Parts: sequence; C-alpha cells; structure tokens
Amino acid sequence: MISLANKKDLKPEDFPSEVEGLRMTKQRREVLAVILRDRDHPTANDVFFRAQDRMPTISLATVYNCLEALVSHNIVKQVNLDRESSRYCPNLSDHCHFQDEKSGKIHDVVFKEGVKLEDILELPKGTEVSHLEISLKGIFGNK
Amino acid sequence: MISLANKKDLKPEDFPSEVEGLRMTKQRREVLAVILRDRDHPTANDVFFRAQDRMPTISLATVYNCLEALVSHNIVKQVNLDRESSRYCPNLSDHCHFQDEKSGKIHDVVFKEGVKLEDILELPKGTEVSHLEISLKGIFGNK
DNA sequence: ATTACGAATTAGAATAATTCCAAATTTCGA
DNA sequence: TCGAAATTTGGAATTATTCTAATTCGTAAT
Repeated sequence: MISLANKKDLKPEDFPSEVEGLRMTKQRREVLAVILRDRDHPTANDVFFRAQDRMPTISLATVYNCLEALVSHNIVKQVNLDRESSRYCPNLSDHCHFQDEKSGKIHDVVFKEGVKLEDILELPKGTEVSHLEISLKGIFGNK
Repeated sequence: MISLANKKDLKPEDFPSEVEGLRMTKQRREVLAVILRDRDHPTANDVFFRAQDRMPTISLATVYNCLEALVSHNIVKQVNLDRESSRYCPNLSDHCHFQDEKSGKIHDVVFKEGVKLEDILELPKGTEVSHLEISLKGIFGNK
C-alpha cells in the first residue's frame, strides 16, 4: 500500500479516495488522521473525542465502524492489553507493546534483528501462525 | 509453593488450608479444583457451571472473587486473548497461548530451551519486565 | 441535473463480561 | 463462646462494544 505509516502530517483531506481497497469516507479519513497524528495508542473513545474537534457531528458508533474497517483492511492495528479497551496503532510492522507501569504509556518494541518465531517457540510441525500478539508490562527503560 | 501444577486428581478437600498465603475456603477449593482438573482454559462462566456440579449454591460473583484471589496469589494464571472473556490456567511456568482457529482450543506453548526475552527484544537499558503475555492464533500443528 | 441504489452514518437500544454493593454468613482469634 | 474480620451471595451497576433501524451520502446511469 501507499505507506501511511510515516505520514504523520497528512491531513485527512489528503488521503487518497481508496486505501487497501477501502473507500475513504470523510469519517474514516478523520479517524485515520487522528491515529496517524498522535501515535499514542488511543482507545476508541479517545479517537472519538479527538475526532470531534474537526468533525463535531461524528458519532461513537461511526468511530467504532471506522476502526473496524481500518483494522480489517490492515490500515491500522488493534492492540489489546489485558482486558482494557482496545487501542489502535498505525505501526504496521511487527512489534510488541510495552506498557509502562508508572506512566501508563504504551511503547512499541521491536524484535532484535533476525529473530524469528520458529526459533524461539516450541511449535509442533505444521503450525501456521496467522496472528501474534506480545505484550509486556513493567518499568520501561530510562527514557 | 506446594506445586499444585501437576495435581490433576487432587480433590478440593485435599487442599491445604492455606496456599501461597491465601486461605482456602470451600469455594476457593472448588474453583481451583475445577481449573486443575480440566486444564482447558475455562472462562469464569465455564468455571461457574462446572463448580455447580459439586456446589450448587456457589454464585457467579463468588467465582469471580475466587478467581481474582487465586490469580493475585499466583496460584493460577489469567489469560487474555483479544477481547474475549478471561480464561484461567493452572500452568504457572512461563508459556504462551496458541488458539487454534479450527477447533477454538487453546494450547500452551513453551519457549525453546534457553531463550530469554532480552535476547529477542530490543528493550532499552533499565527495563524491568514484570508481566509478559504472548498469544498466537492460527493452525496448530498436526496433533 | 435527477434518480436510484448500495454503502455509510447516526442515535439509541441491547448485550455481555465484569465489578460493585450491602446484607447475610462463616471463620478465626481472643 | 463472642466479636471482628473476611467471605459469600444476589442483584444492581458499569463499561466497552455491538446491534438495529432510520436517515443520509456517494456514485453511476439515465
């Protein structure tokens, strides 16, 4: 796809009319723009409030609809930590999520160069992994 | 602790009166016995129904209370896959969960000998991991 | 332009898992 | 045995999410 992953400053109206086969409506553009702008793993509710700044009439149901559309078209990732509300992440590359217990902030964490799943997990022959989620909690570095 | 992990056939009344500093009440014994017996990652509701066989008066609220007590005393693990109901697992050793997309069954998966997190993840210096959850989905082997 | 049709949006109701609450019961230590 | 503290209980409350049905939008053909 046209990599949206880095397009931090893209304005909603700059999105092409279709992304990954998904028609980009006004609302979907706005929801996507919010997620690309802040990159702090917002919940649906967070997205709803932020989207309202530029689009006061958008509804929460629409935000949920848009998120589901974006996720199912692999435009954003849905992140689930414990049983908290789902969060949304524009980083499409393989990565994990680390929730800092002090700040509550969620950090993306990547695998070290060359690490592959089959190398680290005892998986029976013939296993096909379609989906992987790794989440960590603790104190995140000194940053 | 007295390793309960392997005590598949332990009857509720056989549990010591205290485990990991947690007083073992009748209800907690029963809930724990259910989890140790079936080992199929039941939800709170599953546990509730199974516990009712031997203890028809137990309430769902109590099952939730017992589960929370058992989890916080590290007697069982709480497993969260996506946004589904939490599930409960008596396997206390480090492991991941693989949900087979055909059967829905959840399999425990272990790390290969000697694999350590720091070896595979790009974590900033000073990071302390207190909690880790890895979950996979796909087709699980040929078993 | 106008129309027609499928897709998207909307508000609000419904659902489901979990937590909360306040009262009743049980357990434990003095 | 008595009283305090912990636990259990049923039901109400909460919260995130999904569903529903009505309206609106967008597009493509007339």
